[in-house]
Parts: sequence; C-alpha cells; structure tokens
Amino acid sequence: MGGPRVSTWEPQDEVTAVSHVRVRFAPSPTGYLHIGGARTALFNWLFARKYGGTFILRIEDTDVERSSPEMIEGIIEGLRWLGLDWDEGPYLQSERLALYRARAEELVASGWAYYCFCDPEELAAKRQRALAEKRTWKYEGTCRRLSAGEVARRIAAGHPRAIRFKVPEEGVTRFTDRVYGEIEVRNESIEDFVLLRSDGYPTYHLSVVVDDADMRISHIIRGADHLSNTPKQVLLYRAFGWEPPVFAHAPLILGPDRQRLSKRHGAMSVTAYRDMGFLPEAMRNFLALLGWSPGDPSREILRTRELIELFSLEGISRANAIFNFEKALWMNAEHLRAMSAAELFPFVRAELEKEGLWREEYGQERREWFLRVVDLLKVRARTLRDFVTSGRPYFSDDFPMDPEAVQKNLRTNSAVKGLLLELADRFERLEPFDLQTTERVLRGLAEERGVKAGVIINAARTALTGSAVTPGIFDVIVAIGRERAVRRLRQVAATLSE
RNA sequence: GCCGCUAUGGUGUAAGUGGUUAACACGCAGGCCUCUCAAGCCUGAGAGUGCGGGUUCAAGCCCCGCUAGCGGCACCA
Repeated sequence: MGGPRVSTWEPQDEVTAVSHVRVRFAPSPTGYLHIGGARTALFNWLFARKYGGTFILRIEDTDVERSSPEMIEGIIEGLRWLGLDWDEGPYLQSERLALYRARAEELVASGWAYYCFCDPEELAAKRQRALAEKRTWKYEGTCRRLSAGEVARRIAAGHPRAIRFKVPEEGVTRFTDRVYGEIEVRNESIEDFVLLRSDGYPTYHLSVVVDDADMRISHIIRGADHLSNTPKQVLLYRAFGWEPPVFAHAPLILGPDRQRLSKRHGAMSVTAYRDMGFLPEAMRNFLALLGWSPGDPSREILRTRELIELFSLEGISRANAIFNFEKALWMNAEHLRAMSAAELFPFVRAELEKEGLWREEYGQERREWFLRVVDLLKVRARTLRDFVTSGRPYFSDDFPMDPEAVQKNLRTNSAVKGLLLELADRFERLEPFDLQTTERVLRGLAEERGVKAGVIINAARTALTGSAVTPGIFDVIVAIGRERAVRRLRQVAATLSE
C-alpha cells in the first residue's frame, strides 16, 4: 500500500479526548439520496452505534435555488429504508441563518474577516478568463485593504457586501485526517473565501463549521471530495478559537468506468435498489464494503450487528471504490438465503402486495405454508422481485408459460401427454399427499412405462409452473397442493397432441 | 493552470514494525452432486504489485522522479 497510514494507531484513539461520539450526516437536498451519500451516512451511523454515540441528521439547505422540500423527503425516505435512524434532527440550516450571520460578524469584529464590496459578476468574469487561459486566479484581496473610513462610507451608502475570510498570507495549515494522514497546505494557495454572501446566506464553509461546532460534532466522517476544502475549515475553527473535530474522509465511489458515479451508470438513488428488490440488510453490507474493509477479505457477508462491531475508521481505504453491481446482486442473494422465511416475510409480503398477489390468509391460517414456499424460493432468488416472478405459480393460477420450456419439456416427447394424465389420476387418489408419496408415485409410473423419471419430472415441472427452472419437483408439487396440481396437469395435457 | 490524494488479477480487499511459491471473496472456465436451475463441494485460468530509478543481503511495503486517475480551486454544497 502507498504511504504510511496514521502511525501507531490504537483502537481507543478513535475516541480519544471525546467523552461522547457525536457524528452527523449533512446532505444538501439538491437530489435524492445517492449511493455515495448513503455510504457516508452508513459510515457515520455505524460509528455512532459502535460507540454508543449520537447520530445527527442535518440538512444543508442554504442554497435556496437548488434545494427543495421534496428532496429532503426523498433523502429521509432513503435513510429510513436503509434503517439508518438518527438520534437528533433533522436540523435545517435554513432555520439557523441568524446564527451564521452573527458568527460571520464576530469574525469581522475580531479581525479575521472583512466586508467585500466587489461585484460578484465581475469576479466571476475574471475567474472565467483566467481559467480559459489556463492561468491560476485567486481573489486579489481588494477589499481586504480598504480603510476603515472607506468601509464605513460604503456601508452607509448601502453597497451590497459579502464577508470574506482573511486567510493568513504565509505559513501552512495542517491537520491530521484519520484516513489520509497528515495533510498540509500552504496558506498562500488558499484565497480569501466568502463566508457570508451579499444576500445574507452563508456559504458551505461557514455554516458547516458553525454547525459542527455548535452541535459538538466529535468526528466528521464524509466523502473525500471535501478533503481539499478541509484546510479552509480548519482555518475557521482556529479563527473562532475552537478545537477542530477529528476528520476522517472516505474515498469516493466510482462507476465501473472509473468515472464519478452519475446517471449514466444507471440506478444511483438507494430507493432504486429498494425497487429492484434489494434487502436493506444486504445494501448496508454492500455499501459498508465500498471504501472500508474489516481487514479480513474472506468475510464479506456481514450482518449489521457485525458491521457495527467491526467498523473502524482505520479500516477505511484511501483509493476510490468501484461500484460493482454484480457483486451487489450476489451479496443480496447471500443475505436472502441466510435470512429465515420469517425474517423475509414482511419484505416478500410487500412485493406480493405491489403485484396484487397478496392474500390475508398468507399471514393467518396459511402462514406456515407461505413460509415454506418462501424457504423454497429464497435459495434461488437474487432479489425480492424473484419472489413474485418465480413465486407466481404458487400464489396465483395465472402465470406465464415459458415457450422454450414448453417446447423442451412438453412437446419433445409424444408420450408426455399420457404420462401427465396418468400422473394426475394417481395423484388425485393419493393419500397422504406428501414428499415421499408423490415421489413414489411418480417414479413408479416412470418405471412402469419404461421412461426415465426425468422425462415426467421435467414435464410436470413445466406443466405446474410454466418454467424449466424451479425448486425440487416434489417440493413444488406439495407446495402447489393436490387439487391445483391435478388440475394443472390435466389442463396442460389437454393442450398437447399424442 | 495551481493545490491535494491515490495506484496489488476484470472487480473489491489481504499480505502487523521490508524476509519463502503475493492470499481471500466476486466474476469467469471445467467437474462432482442431481429431476432443471441455484446452492454446496472440487479443480483451473487470471496480478508479480502504474512506470523508471534508488536504499538494502532482501522491497508490494522505505526514498526520489514520472505517468495516469480522481478530487478541490465559486457570493454551489
């Protein structure tokens, strides 16, 4: 691995000097809860749960143009589905504007910031020009050098003004990131950034620092896209006379083409994964492994309890993580298989309800039967959607016949029609009707007629389910039940020629 | 352009303070089991650790340079 990690790390270092872990997830409601945000939220949640800390939800909606209440709802919906419950909040930054303004004025008073009367459009044009010429451009600090009298005059004249931070002209700003180690930046490479816009709204740097301090955040766990901005925030903490919290930046999540995850990579919102039939449990597991590892690559299927137990900032990697959809599917299948039918019950029920296949009796007098079917299906399922597709023949008499299966299993052998009719007859008077007796009857019939049992088995499989791929045939027969099985065998036989 | 970060099979991770044949998982190929598929079990292909130097008896781990990728550089967050 590359450079040295935070040296001599000890588990207890994670919580040194803080009596109580307080972490937050602070999305800006300019979009739904996407994979990257969900991963960040999960890391914070795991950390809080591991140390018995407090997980806070804060909505960074200071960009009025781009924020919307619907997006806040969407983010909350995603977090709820993922099971990431928060202990405080949601706090809305839009309701705390007075605080940011007061703090910004404090910095002006203490000499750490100054009023800037420059025209934003003019500055943007200059920046634009410099960028086009591949030149570096930095705000030249025009207003930093204004005399007190001049400042007073412009204020009196009602000039619109922003507040800029007075970045030290020399020296370096450094901090220790729990993941990336020592980060050091020369102050001359940081421009006098805006704290408060002329419309009175704070910029990100101001609101995030003020809130994290005000909310006594102990650890800031967020995406590495904020790493480069952290020195500015450290500068702010110092100017306020506050001790910065522990920083831990997590690598970004990229698509298979190593580009930043975007719409063209398909599903980006976590609710899209819910709709595809992913289990929250599996999603937490998969997301946790995006940029974090417990250190043992052979143990990847982890229940949430284990994730909480194993999670540590030290296990966060520095290289960007690549989102591997195939692996997510595999992981979902593993969780599906590992969970009991009873655990799966509410999820499967929700899927069936969406398809209009749910019946109240499945939760009442036929619950036992229903759970048995879930157990049969879960072994082969990759997503919850599979319970409605491959489960349809058990929950409904209206299911599709796969033409290929029909051709292969029903129409290839002309003896099939007679065999199915005979099988139906024998099943009809079979008592009891269970795994052993149905198998004895079917194999007996095959032997009598001199055909391989497989011929009857595959024919029955397709006749009963419309498919060529199902659980073991006798499980299927018993699950479908004598009455329906007999009827389907006869109905299908009727469509076949001798 | 400036600043910062990263670099181990196709993908995700291992390989405590440098020390055998670079391991595990996903995926892939083949086989076993078998009523299909999945699961399970067995076997196999696939990297010599981005590139180039250096230090050392010994480098994936340390140092330097380069390249590439990613991120940041807004009165966005």
